[in-house]
Amino acid sequence: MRIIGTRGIEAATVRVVAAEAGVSAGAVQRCFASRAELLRFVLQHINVRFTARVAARMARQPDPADEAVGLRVVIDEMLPVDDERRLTSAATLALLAYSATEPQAAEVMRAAYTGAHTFFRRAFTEASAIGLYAVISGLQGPLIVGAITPEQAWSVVDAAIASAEKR
Amino acid sequence: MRIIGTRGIEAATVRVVAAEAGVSAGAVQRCFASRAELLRFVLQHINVRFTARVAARMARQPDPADEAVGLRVVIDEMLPVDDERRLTSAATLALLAYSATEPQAAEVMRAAYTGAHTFFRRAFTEASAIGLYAVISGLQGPLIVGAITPEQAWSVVDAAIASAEKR
DNA sequence: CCGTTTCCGATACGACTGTATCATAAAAAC
DNA sequence: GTTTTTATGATACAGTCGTATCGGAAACGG
Repeated sequence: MRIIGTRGIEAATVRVVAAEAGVSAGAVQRCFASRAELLRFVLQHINVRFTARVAARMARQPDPADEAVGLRVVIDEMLPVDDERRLTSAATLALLAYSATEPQAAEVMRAAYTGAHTFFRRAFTEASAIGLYAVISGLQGPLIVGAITPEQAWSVVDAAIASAEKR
Repeated sequence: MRIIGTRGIEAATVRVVAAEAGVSAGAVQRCFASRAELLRFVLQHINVRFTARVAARMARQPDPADEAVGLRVVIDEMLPVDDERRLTSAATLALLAYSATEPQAAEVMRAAYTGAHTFFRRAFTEASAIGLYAVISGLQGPLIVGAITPEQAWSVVDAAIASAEKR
């Protein structure tokens, strides 16, 4: 994930990953039968890592059941505003592009999308849930390349939340 | 663009591109000093091709000055609902991810974003323009991997347009 | 304590990468 | 018609790719 986020998916070779992990290439080969499997694992790992981060942050909130703050935690965790989140955003973008041409990875990605949609549907209608998630995803690109500022992104998000149809 | 959209950016090597173009690898080398330059050109080419397609379609409209239909033409051209647009969407996604780790490509991408934002700002406020474009961009991912249907995407877009702040 | 299984690092292999070089074919200039 | 560019295809090179193979270290079960 670190390699993909900082140097791109093309740099995520078996040898480079092994070196980053401080093991030999053979060890990586035993864990993953192929590079494609490794990349799929990274994709899945980013998802579980993301939900874990969200859950941890929500547990620290005064009222963990409050859906309004939960929503903001999820969004805040998705916007690439610091190095940590910028890295995972870049990696997610790379793996989404990868999924566009790799059916097996697309399957994992599709599951992640539907999972996110159902989460947002706890508080919003279907169209609003998909729309809200689309806004946040769609802000990652311009944020990463510096076309908009985090302040602009948050004002967009605020407007999107305000006009979303609650259920 | 065809190669990136169908087989991924990793398959876009000098030799493969040359073969697809029906020329030798040397010819590609003379046109582009490096592979990075070639990829940047593709990124820029997708942008000019996109605006040309939009302009052509708007010229065919009964009232080319109507901003409402213009908006829908732009959006329709961005959503990957057929093979042609799915290809450019996949290529755009790949090049966006590429831009996340390549500063020179990020510059091109940033210019494309600000161009799109100023276009949308002809009819909407800044926050709504950025938000609307984010929604459309953010729908490309779930559409490509099949997490949502084109009908769902359009209903989301309709809601986003309806709640966008016109200027 | 030894046999067995699991794991790891190293090496090997063929294929492919980006890029440099160079002879020749086509075109342009004069 | 000849000379000077320009464009092109072919080849060469060093490096990296993914993957397969294999000897020995570590962990484990008895």
